[in-house]
Amino acid sequence: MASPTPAVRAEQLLWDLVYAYDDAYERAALEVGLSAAQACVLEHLVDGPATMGRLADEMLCDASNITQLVARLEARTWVERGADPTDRRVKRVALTPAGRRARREVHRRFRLPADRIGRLDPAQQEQLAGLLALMTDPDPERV
Amino acid sequence: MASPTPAVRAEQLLWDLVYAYDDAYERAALEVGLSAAQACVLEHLVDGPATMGRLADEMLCDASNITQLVARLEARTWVERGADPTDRRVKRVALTPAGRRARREVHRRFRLPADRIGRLDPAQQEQLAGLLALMTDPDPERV
DNA sequence: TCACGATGCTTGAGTTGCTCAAGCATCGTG
DNA sequence: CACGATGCTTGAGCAACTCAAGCATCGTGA
Repeated sequence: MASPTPAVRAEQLLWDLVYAYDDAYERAALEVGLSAAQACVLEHLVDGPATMGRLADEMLCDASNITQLVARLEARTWVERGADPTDRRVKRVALTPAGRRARREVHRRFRLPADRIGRLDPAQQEQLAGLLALMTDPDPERV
Repeated sequence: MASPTPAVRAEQLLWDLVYAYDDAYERAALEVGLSAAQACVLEHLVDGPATMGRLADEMLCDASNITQLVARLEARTWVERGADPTDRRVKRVALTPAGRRARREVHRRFRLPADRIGRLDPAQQEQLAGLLALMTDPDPERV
């Protein structure tokens, strides 16, 4: 077989990596008693409380989905729903200490990225970060 | 704030990329009328038929899940379930022409990897493929 | 000021993806 | 040829999701 171009090889390798990444994340969450989606919510709250709407935007899903996700998280005391002082329609969702611990624990068990990146030497890590920055940076869509 | 190490930056960028990747794949599939899981099944059949059990292994899920997934795909004539000539317990699942077209169409719409990799020049693509190869290559687990 | 559209969230109904436990048919082997 | 192992399906049940409707609150223009 002809050897594929670097671009095609990179595409295949990226697919494999994403596959492994998703699986590892789900496993890590599961070990802590969370679903991947729930862990993802905790992740989005780590830098401070957020409104339901903001979570829905960030997680690219319907607001009603967040309602249920947060309800389940709240039932397990990983998250608290509070009122917004300036707008009574808005709910502010915040991590509880237990939620913070759970999220930390998911991170601790989610070894895959650190492991994989750790296989590279510092110069290669620098290279990778540079390449990913070029790739991740979204094209300017606005005028 | 102190600037994070390359490893930490790479980890963050990788997270973002995986997030975008998953979302883009699901969207691409949805546009063709498939769920991500269904598209994934078609993907696994592209190099030829597979048994239900093999699909379950590759997709890291229970066999009964594959039963239902394949049933839905079959109902829409994207795959066919045939008998194995040498073992009557085994079902061989194969893409139909329509299934092959659908899978192709998902790929056509799933622009993200090619787009992102396409932002790199050939030398960078080569670099990326090399780094990903180092990362993806699983540690030898067998003796 | 107050009616009314917009905004933020929830509820209810319905689908899919998934798991586990059980069950059925077939296979291979002692 | 009996019996455990293998391959798949069925049924029950949950989580994650979407859409449509509904409720409360907000902000604004007449």
